[in-house]
Amino acid sequence: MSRFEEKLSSSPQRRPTSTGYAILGLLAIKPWSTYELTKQMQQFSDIWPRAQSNLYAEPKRLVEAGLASAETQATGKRPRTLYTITDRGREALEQWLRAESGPSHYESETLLKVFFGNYGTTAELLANLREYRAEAHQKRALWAGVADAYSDGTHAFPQRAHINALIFRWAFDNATVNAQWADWAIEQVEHWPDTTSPAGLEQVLEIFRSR
Amino acid sequence: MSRFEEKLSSSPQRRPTSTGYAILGLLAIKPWSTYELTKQMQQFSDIWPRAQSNLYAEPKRLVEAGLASAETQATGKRPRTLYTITDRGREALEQWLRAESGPSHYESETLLKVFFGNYGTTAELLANLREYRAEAHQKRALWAGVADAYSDGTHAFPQRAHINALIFRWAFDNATVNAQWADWAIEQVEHWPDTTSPAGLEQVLEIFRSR
DNA sequence: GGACACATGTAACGGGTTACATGATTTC
DNA sequence: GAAATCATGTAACCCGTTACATGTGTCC
Repeated sequence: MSRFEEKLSSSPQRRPTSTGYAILGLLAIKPWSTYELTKQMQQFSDIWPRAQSNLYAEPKRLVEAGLASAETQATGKRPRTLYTITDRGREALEQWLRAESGPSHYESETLLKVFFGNYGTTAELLANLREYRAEAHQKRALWAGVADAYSDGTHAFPQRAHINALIFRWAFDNATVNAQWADWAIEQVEHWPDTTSPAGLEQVLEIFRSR
Repeated sequence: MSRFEEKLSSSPQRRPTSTGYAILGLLAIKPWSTYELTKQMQQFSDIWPRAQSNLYAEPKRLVEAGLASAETQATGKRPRTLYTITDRGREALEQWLRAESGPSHYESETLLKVFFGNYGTTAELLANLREYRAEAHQKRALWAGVADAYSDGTHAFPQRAHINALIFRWAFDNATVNAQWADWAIEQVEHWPDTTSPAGLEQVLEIFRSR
């Protein structure tokens, strides 16, 4: 394709991002409005978190790529856009499942502060560890709610129970170890005289050995 | 400050990002060249991962904010920049440790594919779970190496042993549960007739109940 | 002296963020 | 009928990414 044609073409035909495929996956369940999509994305915000506003741009790209179609409706004088997956969209989704994945990422400003905790007081370090523990407990509670919904049959997607059970197990176990780790770390730091030296070198080496 | 002065001022005086503070934390240990900084960032890439190229822009912003100073040196005809933390930089770092943190984030394209695994075959789902397991094992091996370095006294930062032990414990435990989870999930899926239905509803509910 | 890894950067682009805006619906 | 909440979107900005470029030691 010549440079000239490239300029004229309205679709640069870029492959969707993982966020695009995430939305495509939701559309494979049923058609949604953008607002509903933002709600549904929260279902798996622990493994693919995205800001709400980004989810208005992404479906438009899917439509441009022919993987979804948009239908403009109206509630009063307010317009809304309902998105539906196309056949090509389903194909693309299935192909994506077979493709190589990018690496997983974790990032935590709180843990970063723990890593540089030696530049502050033990009180500050403990505060950060407690914050981390609180975060973990919140996640646990959230997923316990999901488990309850499935247990008493009130979850919106019973046909996805087996899949969601896998993800639930992952999220809940992770939150649990993080909470336990924070408890352990707090216990450790409480025995430190200050942040630049441990209670004892031997104990530290023991940590590295036990695994 | 008036709009006029803002325009004239060369420094829009934006607060550093967390990445900026991460670099500031490294500079608190000792001065580094940018290339060395990119190497050191790998130390905590599990809790704050950033691409190498971004780490060339960030120190410049620190200098502009007066938190670090830059010294241009030369190796042959190649220039290199050595960064040093300033007193104001140390203050900023300590203040950051006391400040509120943003939420932690995890994202995994592989787990996202597991979440939408019902749109593919069990073979594909298993492949993704194995990929996830492999990632976890790799992390475990990597951190085991760090632990070994501390055990035999060859680690570059012995004075940070107690802090690094905390982070090690976190990373290693997380990698371990993720590997165990993947084993468990593979075992589960191997008993499924297909990806749209589990081996038995009762077993699925049991997963949600056990916690 | 060619190959190859190490060291040091720049350019361009876009996905994702925060912030803002405002129409509908429910609550009391 | 005021307030709060739900629903639907736009605008602007920038951090982080991928891709590229090139100098410098080292190995054989």
